[in-house]
Amino acid sequence: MPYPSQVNAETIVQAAASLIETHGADGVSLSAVGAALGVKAPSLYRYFDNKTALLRAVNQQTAARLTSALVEATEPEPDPAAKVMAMFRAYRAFAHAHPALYSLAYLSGSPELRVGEAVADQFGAAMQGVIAELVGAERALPVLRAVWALAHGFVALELAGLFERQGGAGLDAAYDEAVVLFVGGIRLG
Amino acid sequence: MPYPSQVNAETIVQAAASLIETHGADGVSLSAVGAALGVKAPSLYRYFDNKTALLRAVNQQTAARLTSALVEATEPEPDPAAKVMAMFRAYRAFAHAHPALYSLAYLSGSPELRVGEAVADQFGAAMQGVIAELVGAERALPVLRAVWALAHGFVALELAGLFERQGGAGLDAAYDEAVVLFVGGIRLG
DNA sequence: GTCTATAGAGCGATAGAC
DNA sequence: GTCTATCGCTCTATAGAC
Repeated sequence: MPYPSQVNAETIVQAAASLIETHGADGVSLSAVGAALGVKAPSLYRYFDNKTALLRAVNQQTAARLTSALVEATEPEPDPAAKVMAMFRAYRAFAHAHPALYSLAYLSGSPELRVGEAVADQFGAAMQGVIAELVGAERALPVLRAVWALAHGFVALELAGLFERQGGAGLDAAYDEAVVLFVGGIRLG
Repeated sequence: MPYPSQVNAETIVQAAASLIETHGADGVSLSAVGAALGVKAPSLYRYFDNKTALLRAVNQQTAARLTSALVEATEPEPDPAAKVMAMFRAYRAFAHAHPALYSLAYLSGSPELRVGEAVADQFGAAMQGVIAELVGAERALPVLRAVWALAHGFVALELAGLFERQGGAGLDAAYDEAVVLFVGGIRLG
């Protein structure tokens, strides 16, 4: 952390994100973020109006990262069913890789941290195309919601530790199995 | 709030639960809970070691309430498929009726608030029987997980407001549709 | 069994010097 | 652009009087 401290909005978001990943969302105070950058808390107010604005920016970044991870995962796959399967896997992989960031963006119901466009539109637009290839454009929206619900629900219960009591092992297989069950249902409908 | 204040563990849990329902989980301080009972914060320490213990008790109650709501909903239904459908609907109805309590118990990943037996075992045992009637005992566990994931995921995304951007209307129908898709998949498997 | 008083800590945010 | 200093607030938890 050298002297011309080179602090800007981007590095602050980055530092906050790292802190959230390592110490959880509750461990993020402005002074902690500042300390990670070699700077005191009040300095951050030059770049963000308040803490909420900073966390919103973090969520925006998380949503963008998740979306591009999904796009990257689905793109190389040849057929629609494989794309959907790849999307499911990439979704869970992202949540496992960044559980605290994922939770902050998608699990906290707090309205002030919500970033509508980034979280829902961006994500929805990218994925709806993939779904439409499988089930047709007119059924894409409800199926997208169902797909999202299944993936999010599985991951959220996992992260909350609620699957552990029934034997935590074999969750990878259980996830794939749930997806296969579901994709079977989709094709029927 | 009469004078022989009649405070005990049960009334404290009750007051905390009400407070959570009306003001959200963050609005629960010990002094607020005390105030709701006509008592000061330090008095509560006669009944709970600390705040965490109180919240754990609240979660335990929430889990018990959810479980019995599901049992009550499924019992009158005649065939297995109808039972599962009723279970799905009751699950969502409970989360809608008590969103903040539901979130605290099932959405917060906080390990210290976890009540393993009550949340997972109690719930799992009650529901696994219903599922087993539909798909057989040996497939009951993975299917239960998938069912739970779908219901929880849909409800969680709803509560987080993430479905609103795509048109919040019609979520009742969307949920039923997702369930039907899924139950179709279950029967195939 | 409930109270007052208080310790002790952490936080977000602002004012103003440099 | 970053600092020091500080305000003001909230909260958990304890000690000890009543």
